[in-house]
Amino acid sequence: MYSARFGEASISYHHGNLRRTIMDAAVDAITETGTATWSLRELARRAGVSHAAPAHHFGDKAGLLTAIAAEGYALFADALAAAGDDFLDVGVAYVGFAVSHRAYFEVMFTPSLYEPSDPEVVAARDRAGAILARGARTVPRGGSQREAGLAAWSIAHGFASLWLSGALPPDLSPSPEEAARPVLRTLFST
Amino acid sequence: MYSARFGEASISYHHGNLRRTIMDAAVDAITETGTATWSLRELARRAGVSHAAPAHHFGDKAGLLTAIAAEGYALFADALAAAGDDFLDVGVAYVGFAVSHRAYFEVMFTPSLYEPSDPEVVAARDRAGAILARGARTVPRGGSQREAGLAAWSIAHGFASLWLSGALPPDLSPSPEEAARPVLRTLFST
DNA sequence: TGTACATCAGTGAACGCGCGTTCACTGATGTAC
DNA sequence: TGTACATCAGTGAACGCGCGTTCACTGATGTAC
Repeated sequence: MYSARFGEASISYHHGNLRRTIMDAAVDAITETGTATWSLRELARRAGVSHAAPAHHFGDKAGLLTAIAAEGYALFADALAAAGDDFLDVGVAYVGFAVSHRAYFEVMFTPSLYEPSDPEVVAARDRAGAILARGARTVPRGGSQREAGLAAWSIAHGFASLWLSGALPPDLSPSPEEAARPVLRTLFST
Repeated sequence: MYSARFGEASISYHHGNLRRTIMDAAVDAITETGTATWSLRELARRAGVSHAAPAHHFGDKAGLLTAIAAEGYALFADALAAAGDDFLDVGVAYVGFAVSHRAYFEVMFTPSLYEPSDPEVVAARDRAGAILARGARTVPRGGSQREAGLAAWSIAHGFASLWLSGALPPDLSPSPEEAARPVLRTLFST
């Protein structure tokens, strides 16, 4: 935006990037107070546009949350892929993503909020699932590969969820990744 | 209630058991549509009382959810205690409780919904935590006892959360307990 | 056993508020010629 | 380079609705005497 480039308040009638701005406002609102306690009108207020503007891009709340879920799964798959092939690293990245992107994470795993069969959501979610399954191959197993994969997923997801809900003891490492690593390592306790 | 004993609709001015009835209506509503999509007025409608009645007992939504969390943790502790001392059984009971009492479970682990420092909540939660920690002593450990305990908690909580969110593959056993057991057993894969 | 009274659970009308949705509009942008 | 026109993103007033809260009230119950 020309005006933005000079640090002025935007005076353009057309925002130019409203879709992105609304999504960011939604993520901020969800991070602050959860998935339920905001309205489209509040997001419009945060974004500095008229209250009817968000509907232009997303239709309704479910449409907006579907876009957030799709973007969240894509970011999630990127984060897991960047961690490598070893489950310890992938699991730590799983926890790290959940904590650093808690709004995306909470939306992603609350499919009643959005349209989980949306093609973009399905594609990104499948990509993340494949990376996770690949990492789980490094977990030693008593039973089947599938059970080892579910165990790896469960322990990473469980640690992340407990961390986000504030249920874990307060004297753990303040870094969720550091705190998670020795816990995840228990799966390898041969 | 005299009238209820004869199967008639209650015609008493005083309900007699409204606190219990409102809590049950809230649990039903949460089970059906989640923790956010209902109002006190809707619960009053479900319970067949005037819309101002719930406030008499709970003050507001947070007060009602605090009562639900406290009751939920008490039921949870009972369920874990009944499972015995072995982590496999306690973990399976953990998953079973989450699925059969999903409304309670979701409220309990979303402390932003209620008053987590409420004395009744704290007492019941501590009781559940102690039973879980006792069960975790049977988990073989490479690292510390504490890490083994967190791993046990994480894997049970993660499996339960993934089951509730519908994220797990559809061809698992339809019984969450049966599906969970071999996954939890991975922690023992020496 | 009967009467009077205090208590309090539940009622229902009223209020102001923020919500989603609709719709005729405004004005910026891109394209055809 | 200039003009005309189509497109469409965003506006803002208006609507009806369900919400939480308040408050004077009703009527059932329990207790004192």
